[in-house]
Amino acid sequence: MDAQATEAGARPRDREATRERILQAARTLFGEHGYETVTVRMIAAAAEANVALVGRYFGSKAGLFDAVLQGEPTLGNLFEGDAEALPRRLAEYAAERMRRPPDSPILRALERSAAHPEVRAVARERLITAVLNPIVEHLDGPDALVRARMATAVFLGIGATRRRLGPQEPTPADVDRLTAVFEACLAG
Amino acid sequence: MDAQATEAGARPRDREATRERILQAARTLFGEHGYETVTVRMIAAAAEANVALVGRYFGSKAGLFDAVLQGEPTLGNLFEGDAEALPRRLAEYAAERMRRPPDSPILRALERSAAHPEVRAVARERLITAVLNPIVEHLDGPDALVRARMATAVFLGIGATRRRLGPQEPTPADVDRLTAVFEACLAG
DNA sequence: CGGTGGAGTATACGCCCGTTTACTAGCCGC
DNA sequence: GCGGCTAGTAAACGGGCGTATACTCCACCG
Repeated sequence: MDAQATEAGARPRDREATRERILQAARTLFGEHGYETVTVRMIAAAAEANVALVGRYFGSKAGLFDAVLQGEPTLGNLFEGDAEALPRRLAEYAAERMRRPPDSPILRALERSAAHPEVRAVARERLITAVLNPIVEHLDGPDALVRARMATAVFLGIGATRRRLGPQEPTPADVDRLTAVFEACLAG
Repeated sequence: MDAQATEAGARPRDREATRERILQAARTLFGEHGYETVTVRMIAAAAEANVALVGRYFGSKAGLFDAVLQGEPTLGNLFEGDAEALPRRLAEYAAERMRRPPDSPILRALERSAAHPEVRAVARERLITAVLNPIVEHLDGPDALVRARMATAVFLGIGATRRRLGPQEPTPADVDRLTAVFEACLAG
């Protein structure tokens, strides 16, 4: 039932490696299924580690979730470059999100969020600092926040739709449409 | 803590009324907090009814959720009228969704969805029949489904953003922007 | 080679979930 | 007035959860 012990022996007792396996398993599972649905026993099983180690290394389930979120803080270089081409960069990124879930556990967590209040607070904070604020900084005008919020909504909606209706291969025309969408969102 | 028993006596034994109280409480709570977070004990308490009655009248928690979804099947007259003005009607509806949660528990459930697979299936079905398909029917062109899907994504995203960042009073300029967004989504 | 510290384990605890069962009590026809 | 149907109740059941504790066993050091 375990695929790791096939190497004709037990795994070496490596605290850091075990911790990393747990973290990685949590990253995947939390991102795919959300906070509440995933149990620490699932994570431990996926990481081929003991349940108690989750508590030992991360304090609690929420602590583990937090550690996952800490893992990959930025959205990449999406916001580098000139503001002119920002809508198209956003559109290309969003098109990629239509096609498949993001690698980043943060974005997945943000897309899915969770009903647990504590986790919601964390996800909210991340959404603001990692998505909304970077967009705002590229905008002028008094209602920059509202416009950035609308663009953020499109991001969230793309993820929500993919999760509910399955992935969708975007065509070049879709990227054009999405570019127009983001331009409409961000237009002063 | 109860406002009904103040009338110096017990409530009359009215099966239909009790059933309706439970249904109404479930409507509110499911819509506000999602499927998993809400417990049948919460619902029973809100309905001032016994927990066992939930099981008796609706079979199970999932059955109750299903009954809630059955309650309000349509999205209203959003899709009536000429296709020309559809983007603006969608925009006005979406603007309303920025401002406050929908009255319809269905849309709230669709916005929030749930991690439980059975509920997800129901929500997915509803999203398709109540939102996606009506939009598709108003579109021409080979990739009508993709375009409708994008508009659906905007809807979901608006709700997700409001839930995470709080309500936002839309300005007339926002409605214009949203109209442009939906036009961009639906453009052939 | 004996012992010691820490990685990993097995298991139990307390809690709350959805659900079920055995019961109580009010309304109806007779 | 009084059974009998039934709305409503109380309490428990089994299970899964997150967490805590006591333990085993291996590697390394003297």
